[in-house]
Amino acid sequence: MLTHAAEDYLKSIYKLQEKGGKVSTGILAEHLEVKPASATGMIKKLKTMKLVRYERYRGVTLTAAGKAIALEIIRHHRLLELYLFKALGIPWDGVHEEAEKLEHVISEDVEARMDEFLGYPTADPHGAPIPDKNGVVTQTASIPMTDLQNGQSCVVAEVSDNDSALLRHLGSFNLYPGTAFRVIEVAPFEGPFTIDIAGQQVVIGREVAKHVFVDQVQDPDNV
Amino acid sequence: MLTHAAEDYLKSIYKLQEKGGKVSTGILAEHLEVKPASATGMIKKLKTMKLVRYERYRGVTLTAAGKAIALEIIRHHRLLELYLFKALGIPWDGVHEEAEKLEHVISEDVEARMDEFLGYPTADPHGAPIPDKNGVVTQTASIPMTDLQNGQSCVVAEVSDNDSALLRHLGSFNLYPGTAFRVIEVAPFEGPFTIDIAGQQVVIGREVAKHVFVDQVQDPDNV
DNA sequence: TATATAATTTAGGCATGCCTAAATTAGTTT
DNA sequence: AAACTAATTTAGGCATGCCTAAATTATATA
Repeated sequence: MLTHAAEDYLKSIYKLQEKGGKVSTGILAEHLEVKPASATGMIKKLKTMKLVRYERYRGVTLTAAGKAIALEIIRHHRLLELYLFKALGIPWDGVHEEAEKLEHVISEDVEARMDEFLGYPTADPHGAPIPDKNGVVTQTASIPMTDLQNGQSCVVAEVSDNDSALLRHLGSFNLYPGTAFRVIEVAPFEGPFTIDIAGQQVVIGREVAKHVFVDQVQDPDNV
Repeated sequence: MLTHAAEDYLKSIYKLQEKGGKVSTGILAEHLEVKPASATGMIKKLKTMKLVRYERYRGVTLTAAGKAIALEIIRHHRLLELYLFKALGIPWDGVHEEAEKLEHVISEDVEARMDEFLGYPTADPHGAPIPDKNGVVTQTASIPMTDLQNGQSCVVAEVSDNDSALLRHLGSFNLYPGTAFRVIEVAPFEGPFTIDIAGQQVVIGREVAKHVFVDQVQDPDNV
């Protein structure tokens, strides 16, 4: 069995690989809130376990085995988030932190039963996809809210899950995954977004909008 | 915050204190499946934290602070067992092991919500009392099944929770806490017990009976 | 009371995983 | 191409918590 730390490293490498591409020691260390020297050490250990590929000064890549473990942990995490949210009513800005601790510790049996209870869901409370038992991720093609134009309508697909204050802020506007809204106006010069959610007019700052991803974009139909 | 290991030590010390009285390094080590030398080391650490009293070669005792932490962990453990059993349907012979890992990791918030979901229960699936938020334990006065005489009726109050095979065995007879049964015959010379559970006649070995504790004992009323 | 036995403690070692500080390598600039 | 800067790695240290082996203390027995 792997240590929790090793699992965290694999998870971070996976996520960084998804976003950026090349995963350097420094980026990885920053993501894990650890010093680069510590990351180097763990990377070497993971290499001996054949969970990553690694050449010094060249960055890390997950092997198939490493990716499988990363996806398993991510599945634990996201199922837990949704379970805590739906079954226990933990607010969505708290489930991430909670799941972070539990993900390393739940058995496959508990996971399977949560999965069943939830009806085999495909997304967590923040809209992130839940990998299935075989590690297959069904990605939805979403775009950042900051790409929207005046008048366009859309549905929230996903929001960043790791900033509790941001989530509370979004929650106060009902900006949950699945919520539809329409852009009333994008202020010029990188300004804020004024949007219409269920009749309510709301202003969303640009920095906040960067963390919101949307789906089902439609141009204004009053043309 | 305490480490998981320290919490486990406090929990074990509490349990041994309840049963036997004096808690020696050796007994503690055995209970934790650790070598005595390791126990000595941790005991010293707990002493510097003022969680235990300790004089070398004299055994350990919990301070008020140490007891409070032990009870908190035990509360986590037992609430988790009951939650896993009732909310997720994990079989009662599996919940102990699962809770053992989770107890160190759940937040007070999650605990409070499980408590609410369960309706503020006072006993876990094995009949062990769940301490309340303030660490108050409501002990029920039960006696070992091996003290029963021919013809006596009673209700199962509690069973040992740490032997999975034993629990499956008891479960196959429906010998859960709350189940009533009547002793048909106690075989002489430390022999097995023949009992009547809901009309079914069942033979329970002495070694098994030692792990079953009963309540509400009544003498035969056909006198 | 002296001694044998059993329990406990001390000493020293190992693995994990973090850190800081110094050395090395890569990449960029002149 | 040399030199500078930034990233990375190596070296050495620390805390946790386990272990074995040896020394010590307590206790029971003769």
